[in-house]
Amino acid sequence: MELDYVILGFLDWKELTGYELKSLFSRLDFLPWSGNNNQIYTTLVGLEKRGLVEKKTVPQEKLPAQKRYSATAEGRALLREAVLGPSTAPAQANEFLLHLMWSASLTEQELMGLIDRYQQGVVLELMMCRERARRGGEFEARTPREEFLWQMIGRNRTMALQNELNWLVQLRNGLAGKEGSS
Amino acid sequence: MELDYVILGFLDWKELTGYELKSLFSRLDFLPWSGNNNQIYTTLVGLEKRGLVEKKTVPQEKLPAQKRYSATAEGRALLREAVLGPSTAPAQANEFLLHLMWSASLTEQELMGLIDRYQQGVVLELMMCRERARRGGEFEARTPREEFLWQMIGRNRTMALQNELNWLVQLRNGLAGKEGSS
DNA sequence: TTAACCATGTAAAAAGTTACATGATTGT
DNA sequence: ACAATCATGTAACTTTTTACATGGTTAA
Repeated sequence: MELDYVILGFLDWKELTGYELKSLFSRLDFLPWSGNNNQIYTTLVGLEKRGLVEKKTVPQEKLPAQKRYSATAEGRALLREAVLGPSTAPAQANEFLLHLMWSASLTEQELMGLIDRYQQGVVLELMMCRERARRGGEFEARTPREEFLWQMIGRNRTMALQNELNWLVQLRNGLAGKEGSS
Repeated sequence: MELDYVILGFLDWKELTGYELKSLFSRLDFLPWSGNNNQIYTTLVGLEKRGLVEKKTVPQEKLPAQKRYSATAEGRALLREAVLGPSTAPAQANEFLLHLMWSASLTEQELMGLIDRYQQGVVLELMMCRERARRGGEFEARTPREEFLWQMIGRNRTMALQNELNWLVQLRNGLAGKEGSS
């Protein structure tokens, strides 16, 4: 139900093929989807059946024909409704917190190792985020407002990761205070 | 694969029934699972078959018999391995960002309404988080270190929500700067 | 009497992932 | 020769959710 709208949004933005959608998906980090073929191609067929997108088949000499999709007026109307409608609360799935939760049997060293590894991962991702932000839009926005919003969407992730690092500092400080040994 | 370990962790912490696990699940907000019966009861059966947990059936007069599960030594060993093992990167699923992404067709008022509603949701959840933290542990920790860690796990969510509010301020400021009208 | 809590479970459907299948082109 | 990019799709599987099924107790 939700993936439909994401794809619809992309197809309203730009005329795209399933293949292009797939690579766009992998670049958006606030999308929890893997962007697998099965979902993308079947969703496109479904959207077309419902009259929300239209297909233009572009034959190519040696490669299989491209099927370029774009949103119809009905599609755009439905997208608008969905965007105005309610969104579920932001959910985070943080496996590290689960590990931390059940880390009772770990030694101090093991616990520190766990935290170190997690922090390294967060730092790495933060760097990738910043790199992506620096390179800027492979996504060209249609209006200045949209451009700003898309920047802020990227910034949301960056700030979340930076916040996670701040939390890690507090975590370390607290642990060092508790059992300062070694 | 992952749910097994969460349940195993709970059953190492305390002897629990499926019903109790279900209500615990709903209280942990960094768990993306709904805590539905199907998963819980079938996982418990699976864990028992693998010898990772053991069952104690407690008959009751009028209610169906309780099946109280707890982790075995093998279960505890496996849990330890899992906790020490790698965890996937933290993922966030934020539907609001998707709405924002495709908000091109919205008027300024509509966009502001969207942001307002999201902010209200975040504020509400932040209050609930703080309330939960204030009431403290319905989860009694086994050691001082565990207690600190569990506090920090709660604090992770609180900080994330506070961070989201900070981001919203920047979002509003940016929008006000761009198209200051009305 | 209506709802919430206690307590177990199953069935069916939806959502999502991984791997397979084809096949040309371009760069290393 | 090998991998990556382009370009489509399908099959099998796993995961997760929703709804069903039963039935007693307690409080508004």
